[in-house]
Amino acid sequence: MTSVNGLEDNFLRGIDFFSGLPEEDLRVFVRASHIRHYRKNEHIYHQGDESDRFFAVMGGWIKLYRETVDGEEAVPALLTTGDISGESAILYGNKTCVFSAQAVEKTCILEIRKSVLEERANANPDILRRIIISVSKKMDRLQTENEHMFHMNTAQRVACLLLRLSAHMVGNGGTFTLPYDKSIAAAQLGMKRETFSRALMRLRPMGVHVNGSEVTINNFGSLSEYCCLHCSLSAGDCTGSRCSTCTSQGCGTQLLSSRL
Amino acid sequence: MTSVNGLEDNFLRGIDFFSGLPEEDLRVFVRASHIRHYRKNEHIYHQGDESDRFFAVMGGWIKLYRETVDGEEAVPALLTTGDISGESAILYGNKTCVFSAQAVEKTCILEIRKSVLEERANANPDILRRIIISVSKKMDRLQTENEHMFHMNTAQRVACLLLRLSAHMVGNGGTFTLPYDKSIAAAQLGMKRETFSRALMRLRPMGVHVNGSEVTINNFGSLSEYCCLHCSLSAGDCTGSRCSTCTSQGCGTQLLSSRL
DNA sequence: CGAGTGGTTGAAGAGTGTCAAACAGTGTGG
DNA sequence: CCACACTGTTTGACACTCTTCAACCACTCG
Repeated sequence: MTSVNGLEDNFLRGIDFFSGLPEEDLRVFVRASHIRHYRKNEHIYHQGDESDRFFAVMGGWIKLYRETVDGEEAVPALLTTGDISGESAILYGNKTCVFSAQAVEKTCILEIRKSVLEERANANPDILRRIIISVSKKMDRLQTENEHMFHMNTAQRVACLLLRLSAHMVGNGGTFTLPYDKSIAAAQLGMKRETFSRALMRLRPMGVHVNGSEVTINNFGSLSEYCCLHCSLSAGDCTGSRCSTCTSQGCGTQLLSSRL
Repeated sequence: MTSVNGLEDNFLRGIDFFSGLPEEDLRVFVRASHIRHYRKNEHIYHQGDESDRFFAVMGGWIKLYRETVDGEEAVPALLTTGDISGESAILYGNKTCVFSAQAVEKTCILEIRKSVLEERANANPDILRRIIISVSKKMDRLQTENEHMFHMNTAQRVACLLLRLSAHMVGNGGTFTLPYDKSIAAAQLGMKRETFSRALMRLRPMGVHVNGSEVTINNFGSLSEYCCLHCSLSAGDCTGSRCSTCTSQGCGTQLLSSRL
């Protein structure tokens, strides 16, 4: 591999969707890659645009959103480094984007034309399997979001988000920076700005302290107990859960036995 | 095809997922089919069971649901004749069912072992494409449900459901029978029984009259205007919409122009 | 007839959304 | 340097929706 495309090559190999593909496929994808930069608030595409490419996020945050006729906005997903989007629409009938995609901060993506993915999928059906896995994971995530709207109050949903955003942190507690505006976090969770702000206040007794975009969680475990008990995911299926009384095994079996 | 499997054969050919597949594939699937009958309230499988088969509904209604530790239930989908389930878990990593499936009335399904689908998908990658299409459609549906929870009140969500349940009817209005209990409809829409009942009352001024499980809608068009304006789907993407001021083209363009 | 199931109704309360105002931080121009 | 505008956020008061809990009703089945 020439150094010209070294960046693309390294990046793609690090993403689940591409990792482990045959060298031939990787070479084609790397050669078809276009790296694009977007400023804050810039749009990557608009709802209704032709869906002729898919992309992977190399850095920054992207908001996918959809608008209703009366101007309300829904945010089905926020994408960041390593996430991919558009992989299913590629082979699926719909030729137009069902969402808009907007950079919520300085963002860099790697994009590949639809036709390249199609051609490679024809040559190597394993790519189709990877698409199924990717879409299924997104579906599970969406399903969980749905349940949260139904069973959890705003404070619990905010707690859940904070735990997922701090999933990489080690230790019992700590401080981290919100990676995007609170308004966007609120929209992602299906609530208003004001409600999000008040929900953060309500988490203070649970050991959550907020100063601007700096969030301190005293104890991940106890915050998990506050919200994860109302979620049907077993701890092993959730990146955010640190629930000690609700381990992967514990949750599952508890659920099974309580069902009857 | 022998008459022994004529039923399976005819049924499978009528379903999108199988329709148009090569004869060889269809023969294999028909031969691997098992028709099973379930009584009302009987379970087809439980959350956590091994996911080793997928099925298509031949008749009746099936409730997919998930329970949280504290006993709350979420209903991600109700399946009926022609719907399929389990097609993605087949090739996807998870070996256990993430939902429970229960017949909400006398139900008949056609089930096929996971290994058969895998073997056929290896021989004919077009099957993988069909799985992607199927999962993507479910994802869109779920996404729409999510938005409805956020943007529409209970009466509007109930109106949307009634329109979808009566989508097959011709004419400006008419009477039909709810295919399952109101409690189940309520759970499907993420609301309580009592709220569903009151929402139906609130629809009376919109020309909706209910007597037991008999529902009369005076005018599909005006009911559509009451709810579909708060939905981001264009009319062409929704089976229920009969909105005259909001045609497929109208909605889309309105949305695009109002975005800026 | 009584029990069981599914559905409706009423009163009360918690939780969110709405609207308006104020605030903090940042950049900009004079 | 200050004044100013601008954006993102917080706070308060209030209205409204939905849930909760309880009672009651309609219907079916034994």
